[in-house]
Amino acid sequence: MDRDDADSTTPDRPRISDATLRQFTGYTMKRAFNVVQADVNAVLEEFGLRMVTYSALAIVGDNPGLSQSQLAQALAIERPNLVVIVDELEGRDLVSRDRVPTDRRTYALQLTSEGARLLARATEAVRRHEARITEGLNAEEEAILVSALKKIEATDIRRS
Amino acid sequence: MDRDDADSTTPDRPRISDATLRQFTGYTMKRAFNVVQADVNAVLEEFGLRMVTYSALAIVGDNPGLSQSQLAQALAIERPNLVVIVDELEGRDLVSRDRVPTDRRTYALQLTSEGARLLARATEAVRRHEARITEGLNAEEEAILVSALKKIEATDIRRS
DNA sequence: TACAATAATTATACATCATACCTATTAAAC
DNA sequence: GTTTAATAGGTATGATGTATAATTATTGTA
Repeated sequence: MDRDDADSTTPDRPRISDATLRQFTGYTMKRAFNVVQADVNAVLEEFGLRMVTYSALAIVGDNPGLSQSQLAQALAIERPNLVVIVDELEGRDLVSRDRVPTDRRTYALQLTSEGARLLARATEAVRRHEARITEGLNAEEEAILVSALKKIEATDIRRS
Repeated sequence: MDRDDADSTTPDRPRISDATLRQFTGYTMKRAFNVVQADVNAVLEEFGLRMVTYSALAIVGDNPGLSQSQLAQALAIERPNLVVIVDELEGRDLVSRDRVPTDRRTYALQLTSEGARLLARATEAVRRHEARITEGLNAEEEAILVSALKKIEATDIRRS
């Protein structure tokens, strides 16, 4: 994946073609998303966060008091795997597990004040990352990009 | 009769909001790509292929005689991990490792006739999958989608 | 000839992700 | 009211994906 400026020192390196795959929008989506993912992970690393943990903070922030099951569904990850994520966030005092009086099985998740502060800072950094990533797009292109992606997302057959 | 759909049987299930994340195009990319990936994997499973193994076949088909290192780079995976993939494809007689007389370190990869046949059939199936996924988009939307994704891909900072 | 670099490989460690199973609590059935 | 089913959270575990270090064979270079 390194571009070839075919400088004189390098031996002949015939460009590898991905023509067959490039006919597929899905392939281009994957290539583009790989770039986004690498960049956003680098950004979040400065806050000690990964994509999942940042997303978890954002969802909890938008839905204070939600249960772990609801959070798992929103993040599209399995319940057992969510436990360790919440463990981590709780251990760092970013999220609190509060008992619910009406149903003592469930926890109500909430951001701590430190969690809210970290989320705000990280969100600002992600916004700058987004601006970098989409700097080549004008407003109309980005609007169509987003709406097209949403239409693709809506073709999902699964979903209980 | 009553307000909205809140039908009497279901307990109150307040919709979970992902408003904070939805401000990011990258998040919508991930959600859309998850749908694409699930669908294409289901399609490829019928051929005993995964996304990597299908992509490997396609790249080898487009670049007969390329080396494993070149293939690894094209697929953006590490060399050691590619070995087992080629092992698998070679074991199924879809790809051949041919020795190169001018450089006895490298293998020249090629599709076998069976590999070419399977690639052609799988590609047809993936094409049908793509049609399903993008059926809600008109030609202009899809063109802008692809060009926007390519611009995002081109913002990649890495690449030696 | 000695030394560095490359291609393929092996071994390994780690993160991710899914499944099966368990406890407690609640809701439903009888 | 007791039994039964369903749900929330959790533990343990296995499969898979992915990255790194080190090894062998070969090639290129000082």
